[in-house]
Order: sequence, then C-alpha cells, then structure tokens
Amino acid sequence: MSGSYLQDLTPAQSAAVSHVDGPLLVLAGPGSGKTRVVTRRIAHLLQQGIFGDEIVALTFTNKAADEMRQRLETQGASQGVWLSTFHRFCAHVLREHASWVGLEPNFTIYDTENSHKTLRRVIDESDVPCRQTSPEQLARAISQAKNDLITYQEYADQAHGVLGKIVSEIYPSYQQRLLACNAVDFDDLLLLVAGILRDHSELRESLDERYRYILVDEYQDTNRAQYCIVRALSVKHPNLAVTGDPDQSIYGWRGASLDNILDFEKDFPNAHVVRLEMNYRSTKRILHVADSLIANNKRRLEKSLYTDNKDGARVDLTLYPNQTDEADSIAARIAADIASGARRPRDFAVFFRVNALSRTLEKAFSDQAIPYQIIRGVEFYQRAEIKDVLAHLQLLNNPRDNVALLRVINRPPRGIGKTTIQKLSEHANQHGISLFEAARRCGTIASISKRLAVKVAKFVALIDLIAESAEAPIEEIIGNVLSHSAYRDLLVESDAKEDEERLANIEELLTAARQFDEQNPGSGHLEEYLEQVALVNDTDDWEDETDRVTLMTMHAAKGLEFPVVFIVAVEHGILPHERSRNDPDQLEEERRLMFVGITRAMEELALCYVHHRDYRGIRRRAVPSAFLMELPRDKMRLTNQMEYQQIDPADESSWRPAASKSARSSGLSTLPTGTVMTAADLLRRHTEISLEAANTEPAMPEHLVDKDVSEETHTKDSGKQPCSNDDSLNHATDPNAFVIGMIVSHPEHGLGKVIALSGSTTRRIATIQFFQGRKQRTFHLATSPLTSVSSPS
DNA sequence: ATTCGCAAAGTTTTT
DNA sequence: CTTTGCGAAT
Repeated sequence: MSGSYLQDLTPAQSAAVSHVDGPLLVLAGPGSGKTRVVTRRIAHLLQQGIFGDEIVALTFTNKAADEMRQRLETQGASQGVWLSTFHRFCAHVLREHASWVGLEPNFTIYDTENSHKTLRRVIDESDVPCRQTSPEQLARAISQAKNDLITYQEYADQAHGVLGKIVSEIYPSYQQRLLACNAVDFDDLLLLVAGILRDHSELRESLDERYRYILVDEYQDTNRAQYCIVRALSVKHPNLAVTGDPDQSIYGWRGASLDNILDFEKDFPNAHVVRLEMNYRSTKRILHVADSLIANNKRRLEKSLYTDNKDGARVDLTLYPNQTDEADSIAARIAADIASGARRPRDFAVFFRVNALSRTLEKAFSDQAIPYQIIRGVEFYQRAEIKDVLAHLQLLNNPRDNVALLRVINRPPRGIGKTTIQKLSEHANQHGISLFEAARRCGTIASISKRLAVKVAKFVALIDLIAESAEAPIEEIIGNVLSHSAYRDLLVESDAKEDEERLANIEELLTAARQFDEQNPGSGHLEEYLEQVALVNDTDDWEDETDRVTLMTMHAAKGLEFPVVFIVAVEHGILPHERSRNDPDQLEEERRLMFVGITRAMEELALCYVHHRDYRGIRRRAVPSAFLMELPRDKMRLTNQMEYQQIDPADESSWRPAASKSARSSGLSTLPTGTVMTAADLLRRHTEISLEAANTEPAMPEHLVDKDVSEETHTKDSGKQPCSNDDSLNHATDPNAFVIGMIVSHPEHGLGKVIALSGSTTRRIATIQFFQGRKQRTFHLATSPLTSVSSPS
C-alpha cells in the first residue's frame, strides 16, 4: 500500500521512505533530497498506524528542526511527532528528573559566555598553577571530556600530562560551581541525560518504550554523548533511523565522532543501508570536481555521486596577484552579471575558511555598491544589551544564578563595585548560600558599610519588584526590567550611536518576546522562554528576505545552496588550515570542508587563490593548497591573472619559491595522505606534481608550473604579452575575442584590463579595471568604444 | 569606577 | 592588521 508520497521518488529514496522497523542508515550525498526523504518517511510511519508521539526526530540545529516541521505540516502529518534539537530534547528530559543529578527543575542553561565566566571564577579562586594554560584551553578540555562522556568524578583516572592534571583539579570545581548556581552548560544537557539513562534503567526502559521510532539527522556530527543517548533509546525498539554523510562531517573539533556513522553497520548488524547518490543540485562538472577531491579521503563510506543535471560551465580556478585583485575581480564579475540581468545578488555566495578573510571582500563589494550580507558567528542573543536584559529574567527564574546576578548587579551603574562583590562572595561561600541570598542579607554582613548596604538593598528591592510580574507575559516582564532598572533611560539619554543601536536591539527583543507570548498564551512561561532563548540562535533567519550576495565561512554554508559559489584563498595554511596540518584526521576534515563548500554550488563554481596574501599584518607568499592538486584541472578553466599585473621588480625576488632546485632533486615523490608535512615539503610536492602534470598536459597554465623553471619566460611575458597561455579555452567561448586579462583601451579612461566577462552576443558585458585611478567600469561590448591593445597570440 | 593604553594572540562555532 | 584582555591611571 503505497501512498502518493512514494510516487515521485527514486528507488533508493523509496526504499528509505518505506522502511519501517529495524535500524536504518541513510547515506545521503549533498543535494540528494535528504530532508524530503526523512519527512516522507515520517508521513509513511504515521500512515502505517504508528502514533506521532511514538516518533522522535532529532536534529542539530533549530533551523533543521523547523524546516522539517514545516515540511511535515504541509504534508499534514506532524501530529504529535517530537521534533527538536538534541539539546532541547535533553533539556526536557532533564527538567523532569533534575533532582537525580542535584539540580532543581528551574535550572539555567548557560551559554558559552556564561560557562566561561564561571570557569574563569573557578580558576581565579583555585590555587592550581595554571599560568601555562589558558582558560580557553581548559574550557576546551572540559568540553571535550563531557562530549566523550567523562564525568568530573572519572576524569582524574584517565588524565595524563600537565594539562590533564590541571583539568583534574578544575573540572570538578567547575561542575560544583555550576551545581551551586543551579545551572548547566550545553554539554551537560547531553552528558547528564546520557548518565541518567545509564543509571536509571526504569527511565531508560520507559523512554525506549515511549519513543519507539527514533530519527537522527546529520548523524555524522554526533558525539559520544549523543550516540549513547540514541542507543539507550533503541534497545527494545531498535527502530533507529539515522541520516548523514561522512563526507560532510566538519565538526570533529567540536567533539563529533565520525566513527558513529562509520560503525553504524557494526553497531546494528542487521541495519538496512540506503545510499542516496543522485544529486539534484549541481551540474555534472561541479559534482565531478567535488567527487575527485573527496576521493582522496580514507575515512569514508563508499558512495558515488550522480546527477542528471547538465554539464554546466567549467569550474574556474583562478590565480590572482593578491587578495585585493581577488576580491575586486569577484565583485566585478558579480556586478557584471547583475548589470546584465543574468543574475540577482542573492544568487551568489562567497565562502572563506576564516572570518578574517572577509574584510577585503567587504571592501570590494562596498566599493562597487553590491549589496551583501555577512553571516557571522555573533548572534543577536549574544549582544551585551540583550544579555543584560535577559540576565534579569534569569535571576527571577533561578535566584541561585550567580552569573546572572554578577551581570546585572551594577548595570546600570549603582556604585556596587568589585570590593563589595568580593565581600558578598565571601559571605556566600562561607554560609553556602547564593550571591543573591547574600545580597539580601547584606545589612547583616559586618564588612559591608551601611552606605553600600543601602545600595545593595535597593538592588534586591528592584529584583523583588520585577519578580512580582514573573508570571506575566514575557513582554511585560522585560518591559518592567527596562523601566524599573532605568536601563532604557540610560540608553535613551546617551547620544552615542552605539547606544542607539542597542536600543533598537532591545526593541527587537521586545518584538520577539511578543511573538513568544502569542504562541504561548497564558501565564508562567518564563522558564520556557529562557530555555528557548538559550537554545535558539537567530542566525537561522538570514536568507531569502533580502536580495544580497552572501559572504560566509564554509562551516556556515553547510546545508545551503547557491547558483554561483566562489571559494577564496584555497591556499596552504588556510585551506587546509595550518592548525590541521599535523593530524591526518584533521586534514581529511579540511578536505571535507572544501567538499561541503564545492557542493553548495548549483550552476557555477569558482575557486581562487593568490600569489601574495596579506594576512595578520604581514605579506607572505601564498602556496596553492594541496587540495588543488587533487582536482581534475584538465577539465577546469584555469586562469592566470598574474601576467597582466605590472611587476614590481623589487617584489619579484620574493616570487621565487622557497624550495631550491637542489631540494627538488632530492627526489620526493608522492607523500602518503596524512604524513606530517612541512611547508617546504608541500611546496616541493606541489612543484613536482605540477611539473608532472605539465609534462603530460601541454596546456597546463604556467601558474601551476614551478616558478624556478618558468621564471625567465614568466618575467619576459609579463606586462609585454598579456595574453592567456591557455587561450584555447577562452577562444572557444568568445566570439568577440575579448578574454579575461586582456589589455584594452578606452578613449576616455585609457588603458585597462578585462577582469570579467558575462552575457553573450549583443548583451555581452565586460568589466574593465583601468590603470588610471583604479577605476572599474562595465561595458556592453557591442556598443562600447573599447579597442583591444593586445590580442591573444 | 570607568577609561586608556599596551601587550599578545589570532580556525571553524549546530547548542 | 585586528581584536581582546589585563593592568594602571584619573
């Protein structure tokens, strides 16, 4: 009995959708319609008579959960299905059984900033010698331990080394401090629930029974804690369906364990495995490039990628002299495509490995008046003013939340300073009470002067006053915070424009609160609201709304798609990142990251790298990424924009590669993946591969050939003969004989070079970078007075 | 108790 | 080149 939802599916998709009982592994390549399959399968389960409340679907992001919910609703089949993120699911379980781990049900969920603050305090107050180790390092170590399900009681047993010793001291103190605040951090949500499920078999059994069908999205990103939770719920009813793609695992550094998905078939020997290999997103050429790259990874499950889409344009690989040219050229190409009407701004995305690389791009986009948006890690709920307001609410909900109290006790300034807080803190520690409780008793604390005691008492009275409305709608509570604390007045009266922005953010918070109130009518939703803001981030609503070019890291790009994608700085030390170079597994993760970036592209993909890059204040010679050597370069469009650069003789010496001829002759063939490579090694390797390629492929552009060998011709050519050495490619596609990089003349603007071309026949448009005044203009070739100064040889 | 200045460090960030 | 954190100064 197959419903309509089985009809327009491929056999593989259909197999996944109609699977009901027993473990299921869906290996879903990029753009393979995974979400569609998952939601249809849920619809199918419901149609089989399974109740919605027996099904739980777990995702990593709210965005994914929302999307799934939306799709289910359009199929009219979300009834009772528990659809949420791992963390939210765990928060709910934990609220019901908080006392088992020494918490009260109104515990606060600390975000990263708050947990770091707590950790800081622990470190400061401990006498553990940790000058060598940074708080961040300790935080990472603790987080990692939690992800691996190592509790503070167990940590010391397996600790080793100096860091291990320090963590053994700090981790328990940190945990006790959280407990004292009746708070948990993100990792605790998972760790504590995993622990509860392990230690309380009756609860485990009842949840196993209750959630008979479990679905996990992005299974390749699960960590050990998540793995244990999911397994614990799938003992009696092992109807565990996981979807994921080992090739898209890019969060190993956050504790994700690739083994979970790689070993799924071992964990569940009778698992049904479905491979979704048909790609509906990208052109054949883009997919081929992606496939060639990822084939170099060892830790993966065999999977081929197919598409019925057209071949599409060749994938671009372009070398620029420096990042300014890189950025300008990208911006110019985008501007030209927009000007010609071929594309809209929202069709484009530019990806980079590190946020620091966005600056040059931003400048280029703003210079050319191209609308763009940057997706950054900083979120709305991370802003100081928002957190200030919310901290009041947190304190109402959980008076033991010391971090919240410390945040608001002197904001706006009330003259309660460090020394007073120190005294309160001492008193609290001595009597085993919270800071707020100590503040309440400040009149009886001998060390606190009358004067200050009055100030503190005023603060306590303020919180008590706001607390009277704790059961009210959220908007009202926040309103009371703003008016009673004079926080709003402070911002209104200030004439700094930052404060204007802060005020606007607070208005936005109020609007969001009103929306929450509408969705949760009635009173007493404070705890729910706080959980929502703790576990929801708002980077989720970037897209669609606006017609802009998107700039973001490749991590942020996961799950998205764009018609045209640029990836900049495909260079050694950036992609792969230098911090990953010593670890084979990390190197593979970097490759996966690039794979993710490439597979976001639907129609056009351009990879870029430069000759020199200014990074962290210094200019250094950029080495092409080793990943570039793994691409099918013979099937790509290689462009070398170096030749058209006016060469600064002073600069030229630095063009020589670090590897000398003698070094090269030392005979280094291919390095096995994952060996430790120095920069020099890599350069040598690059050189050799390039030479090898050059020998077998006469059309290989010069920029992939060792500069030592080609330097003579290179220098001679440059400036004088600015024609492509790979012009066969350009000729074929260009009836007008204009090619990128060509030098042209304009009666008004003088000489310039072609940096972008788009459109065809009469609508063909060229973007010219003029040498005078660094001007950039676009022209319709059919009507412009442009003449070519140099023609391709 | 804020503010200024210098030193140091510098991936990625679903919750 | 940035940002960020900490210490000293007003």
